[in-house]
Amino acid sequence: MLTQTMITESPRLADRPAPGRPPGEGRLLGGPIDLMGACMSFARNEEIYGEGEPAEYLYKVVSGTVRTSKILADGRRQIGAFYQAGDMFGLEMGDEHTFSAEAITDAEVRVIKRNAIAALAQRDNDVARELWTLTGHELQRVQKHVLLLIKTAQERVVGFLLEMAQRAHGSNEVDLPMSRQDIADYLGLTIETVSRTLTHLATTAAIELPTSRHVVLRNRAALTRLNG
Amino acid sequence: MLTQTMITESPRLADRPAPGRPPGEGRLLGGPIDLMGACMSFARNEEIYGEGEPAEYLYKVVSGTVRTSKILADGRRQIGAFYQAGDMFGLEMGDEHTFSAEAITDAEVRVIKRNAIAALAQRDNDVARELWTLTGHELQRVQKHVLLLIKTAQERVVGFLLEMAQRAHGSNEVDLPMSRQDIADYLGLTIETVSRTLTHLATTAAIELPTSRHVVLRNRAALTRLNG
DNA sequence: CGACCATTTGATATGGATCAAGCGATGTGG
DNA sequence: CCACATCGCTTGATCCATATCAAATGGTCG
Repeated sequence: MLTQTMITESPRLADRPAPGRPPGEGRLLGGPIDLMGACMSFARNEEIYGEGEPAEYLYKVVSGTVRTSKILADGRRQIGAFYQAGDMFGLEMGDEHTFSAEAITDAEVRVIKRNAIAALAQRDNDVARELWTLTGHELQRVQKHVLLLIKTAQERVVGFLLEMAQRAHGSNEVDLPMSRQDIADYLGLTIETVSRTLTHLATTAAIELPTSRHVVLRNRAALTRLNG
Repeated sequence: MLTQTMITESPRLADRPAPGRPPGEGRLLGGPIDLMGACMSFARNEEIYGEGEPAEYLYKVVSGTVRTSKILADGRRQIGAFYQAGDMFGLEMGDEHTFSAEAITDAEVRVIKRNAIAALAQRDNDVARELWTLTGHELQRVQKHVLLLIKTAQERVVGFLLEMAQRAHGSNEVDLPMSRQDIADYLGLTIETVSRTLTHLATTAAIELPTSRHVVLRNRAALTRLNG
């Protein structure tokens, strides 16, 4: 129960050239919060914020994929979630980030000052409601994550694939922007187990693996069954 | 990865004599929501609401302990949380309960109509904020739960004990109102593993087990270390 | 082409599940 | 009030899923 990722890199940031004005604006319908903030770019593997840093901003993915993660005392890493275009992340109840966030691919992220939102929510019920809804969705997501973590390795991997497919508007063609290590740390498994399980699913024709980062779901019925 | 609790009993309820007026009122300081609702009593093992039922109420534990749980397709049970005096539960984003709730011990629960709160929150920012805060705390709780579930059996059990101790205002004397099966289903372990781990902790003098439902934390330092 | 990194594959070890008793409390009926 | 059934918990023996250790393969970038 050790090893997993022992951290590789993570370019320091936070102090960076001031963010410019919103380029890719208005993506994904949403409330007033969608109209706020500036857009920033992050390179693959760049840290967006670190665990324990003051949570000054709220973030929305414009393009690319972001992961949140936490390094445990003994070096194990747990991934909290993967965020893709349209997803918001970084909202905290306290004033510190309890996870860190890194760009998995090159990514554009809209960055919104927390106290700006707080001020707005004070006066505007819709904004307040939007924040609550966001928190509620996160809660549901994490609850599903708990249900994944009590299952067998195969069920976890299948659950993950179905989750990714669902996000890709239900398509059977799923792109995996994250590494096997990321998947493993999300599912509480080792990289080897993830790899073997995928290979096995391919062998049994439930999925196809044209490349290691691209999955085709071939037999939904079988996958749904394997999902437990 | 099967067995675990196959459900035992669960007296139907919902349709019950109309709840009376609040007897034990005003426990635990809180916002406006604390002043609302009627008090109901539930017997040990009685169901408070079922998975999939319309979420018409919000609940607050006055006395006793409540668990929320979910039965998976194959019969496995996952416990979402244990709630004790002062804790609120049953708040849902959708309009159905995603878990069921049962009284672990005889319990008194304050029951507040959801649409009453919703109406209030519409006008009163403090109420709205209180709902958001509640959701946020649940989120933090579930996130901690995820971190528990990726650990070893011993770490999970120790983490659970420390969590229970913390709730008992940090005392070293911890009462466990729930069965070994409940603990196992909360931690994603079997009853045997929970039992063995507790025995082992007692053997190594980290804890004492005067009775199976009462634990004394003897060596916090050791426990904290074992917590990972 | 060669170095590096991600992924796969293979061999072995092990933590926790499973199967199976045993034991101590609690409660019930005789 | 005691005998017995029941229930929750513990303990023991064995098995198996997944981790661990190790190496080969393949893809990418200089």
